[in-house]
Amino acid sequence: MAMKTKDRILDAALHLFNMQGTGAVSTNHIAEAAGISPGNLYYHYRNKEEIIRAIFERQFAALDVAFELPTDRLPTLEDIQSFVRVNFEIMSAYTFIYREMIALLRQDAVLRSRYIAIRARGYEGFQAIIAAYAQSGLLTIPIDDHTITQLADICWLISEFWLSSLDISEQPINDNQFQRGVDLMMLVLKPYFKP
Amino acid sequence: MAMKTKDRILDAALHLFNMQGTGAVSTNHIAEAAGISPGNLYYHYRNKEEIIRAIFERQFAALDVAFELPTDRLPTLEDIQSFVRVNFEIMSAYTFIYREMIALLRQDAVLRSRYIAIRARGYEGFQAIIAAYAQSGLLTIPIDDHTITQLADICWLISEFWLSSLDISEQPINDNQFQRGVDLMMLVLKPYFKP
DNA sequence: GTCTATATCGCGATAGAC
DNA sequence: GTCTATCGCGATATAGAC
Repeated sequence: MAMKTKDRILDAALHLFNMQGTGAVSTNHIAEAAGISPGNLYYHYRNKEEIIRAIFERQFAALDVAFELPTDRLPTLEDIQSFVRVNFEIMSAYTFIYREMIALLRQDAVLRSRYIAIRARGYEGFQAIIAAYAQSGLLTIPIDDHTITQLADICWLISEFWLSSLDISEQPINDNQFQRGVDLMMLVLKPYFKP
Repeated sequence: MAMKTKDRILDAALHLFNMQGTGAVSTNHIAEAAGISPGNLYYHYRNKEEIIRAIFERQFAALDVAFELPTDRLPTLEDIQSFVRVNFEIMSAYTFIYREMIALLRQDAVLRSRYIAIRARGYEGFQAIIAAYAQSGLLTIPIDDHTITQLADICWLISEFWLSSLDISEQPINDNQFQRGVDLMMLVLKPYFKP
């Protein structure tokens, strides 16, 4: 069976948003790209804001899975690396989100609180991993709670904004660049962790 | 003598953009806030894009000064810190810029190339400072060129996106928060530099 | 569910008087 | 330099037929 219209609208919207930004794309454009009439689009979604929210929710669902940590053992540095890499992969499918995120969150309180919750899970992931290391004596330098928080802050900053930084300087977004971001994070952590 | 109309338009636009975002603010709104007619606004600026460019140029001029390094002596860690703090101060007067930057730069190639040039100066500032340390033997660990570049990458990431990160989590933007950003940067550099 | 037709609105931009 | 008046356009959203 063919894909539901409701989903095709989202696919079309995501594609257009990624290429032109949410501001330049109207509901008429989305309807046309989805191969339906403007009126039909409004049967499925109240307005553009709701379409944006639905796309965010798609990404949230993907991130929520990516932010899972192993529960049966202590996380390792490799876990951090794949954690970040998957995060980058998901983000790169939704480029319009990181390009306009702050502005979009400001305009939609529902979206903002949803994002802040998802974000907290990712941040706490970093904190948990670093804290786990600190407790297991795998450190070259002992670190206090404040330093753990700071290291998690930097890790989060890299995972949230590294792709933005590349985008601004017009660099392509690919596996190589993902690795560069991962390497930056490892450089920050390296002085504290045993190899 | 009272301020020129051309400047009052920019002041009004900056204020509205910071509060509501460029998308929600029309030229009519700007004219009203500036206390002039819509027609008069178009006498001074071709369109909204040109107003946005003019505001960017204001910020560029301020950043360009902030990115000056001492030429009569080697830069110090204190130089880095004030460098970043001033950067934060300037950015915080133009919040709409960092909120929408990536999207705005994508829509305006003129703006993008201007920004990339200014940005390069800031980045090279970090690189120069770190390299100066590396050459003067003030390091606890020797570092190669690649590491210098990576450290500069991280420093730049913090200085460019730390305020964005605060904004997303709805934290106030003030001196204390500026200092937190500076502290993060120092944490990254600390393992390599002698106290 | 999907279409066509349409109402309403506000934006960007210009013309022309002063 | 500044104003008023206005045109043309496209966007959002709804009504009603199929």
